[in-house]
Amino acid sequence: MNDASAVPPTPPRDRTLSAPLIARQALALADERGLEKLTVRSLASALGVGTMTFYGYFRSKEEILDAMADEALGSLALPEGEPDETPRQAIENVAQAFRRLMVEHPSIAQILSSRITDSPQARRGAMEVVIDRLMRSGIPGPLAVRSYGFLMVHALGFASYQTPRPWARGTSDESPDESELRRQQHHFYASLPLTEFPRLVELRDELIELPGEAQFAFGVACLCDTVEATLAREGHLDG
Amino acid sequence: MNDASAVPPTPPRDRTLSAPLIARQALALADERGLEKLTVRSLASALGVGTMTFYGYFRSKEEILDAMADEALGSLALPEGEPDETPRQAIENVAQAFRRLMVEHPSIAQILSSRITDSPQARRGAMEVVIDRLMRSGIPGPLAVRSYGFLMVHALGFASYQTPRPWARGTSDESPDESELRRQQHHFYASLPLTEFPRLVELRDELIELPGEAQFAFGVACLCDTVEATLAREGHLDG
DNA sequence: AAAATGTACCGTACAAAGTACGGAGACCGG
DNA sequence: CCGGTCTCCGTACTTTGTACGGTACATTTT
Repeated sequence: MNDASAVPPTPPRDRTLSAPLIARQALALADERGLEKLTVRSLASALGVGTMTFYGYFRSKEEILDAMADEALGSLALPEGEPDETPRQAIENVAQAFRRLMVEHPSIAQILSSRITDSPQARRGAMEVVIDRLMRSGIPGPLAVRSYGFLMVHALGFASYQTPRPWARGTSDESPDESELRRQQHHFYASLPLTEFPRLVELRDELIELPGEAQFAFGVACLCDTVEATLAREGHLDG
Repeated sequence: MNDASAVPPTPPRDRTLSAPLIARQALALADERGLEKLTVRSLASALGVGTMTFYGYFRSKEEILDAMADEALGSLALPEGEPDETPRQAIENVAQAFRRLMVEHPSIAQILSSRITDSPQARRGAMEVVIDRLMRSGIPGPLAVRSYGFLMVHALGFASYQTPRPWARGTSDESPDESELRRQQHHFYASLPLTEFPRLVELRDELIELPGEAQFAFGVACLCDTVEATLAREGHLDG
């Protein structure tokens, strides 16, 4: 028999490659190891193909990043809700979906922030679904658009602000040594010069909680309050 | 006389360089031509020094980016306000300062989004000033921290979302061919398949305005509403 | 004043990453 | 059996960050 080293350089000829598949793998790689570790070569080796293979599907690495953003936006999953959803419920569901998106794909915040990203495809789809959901809950169109923009910006900004990116983390799906990090932060704020930063020292317990989920929820609640107040003020008493 | 080409490669020996100066120049370059055009070499030629000069001031390009973020945050300028500022006024002033920061330094949104950026220096200073300003207007500490987080996230997310980055623009300090861009967007939304994106087509006029300043103001107003409502509910009737 | 030492700067070179170019194998219709 | 096409990719060039060591001026020492 011929030896294994003579295996042809064209292993299965699977036609197993496709643009969405490449984008999905790239997204997984970036989410796992960090966007800066996503190189054309690392992606190639992860897929078991040659370096230049992608240029048959994309014109540049930038286009791969666009496809990744598209892929992620396309995976936006709104939780099912009853048909008689209140505006607050609709907003909170959308917000949760955005938040989950950013948590599951830590790299897309960076991708969206670093590019013009006019990937129209899935982005428009998500837009349509979200705005439709908000409007069905009773929010009028213009306000639904504002709310969409608010939630998108809030989720993106929140994810961008402190990207904790625990690459090389260990065990659970939740933050691993959260308490250790809190301890460090606590120590940091406590050691600030009291005369120079009196407020920061005074409020260190709150500041430590700043990057937590409660901060995200606070922003969402602000939107809910305003939307509800607007609806009440305009006297949409349907019922 | 000796010819000009014999000018030594050490022109003035000015001792004109310093870390903040490098950071400022880098920030200016990035804001002007785009962060991706900011290379060590381009920065060197802009400063008229050699490529490796920076490594006497910073350990890596990353550190230069950190210094740029620090520089920008340090330039945060809160408009002066009377001592009897209302919470709404304080919030709006802070929001305006953040917004101006992102407009004047389009690159820092990208910098903050792409890095862990634990630049403690100026960042903490801005934090202290902002939180102090909010508290002086009557907002209690914990709510002031929440508001700071909200505004930072909102400004950062808003700047990140659609970075119009008109590099290579021409004349005025305002957007040059704003109307042309609007026309394109209008055409885009109008040409969407009506059956697939009915909401987007229906709301195209509002969607075109999505990246405008009114969207930013909407988010700020949401925060103001919630803060005022909270203060009223807790009955802080000081007067 | 001349030599030694330190400081600030930078020329060269190498590694990593994006990608242009052209080629190589597999499959297909004749 | 023979080109044609499709898919994949090996090689090499360019750009970027940066390690290493050198060079020139200033200050100190003798």
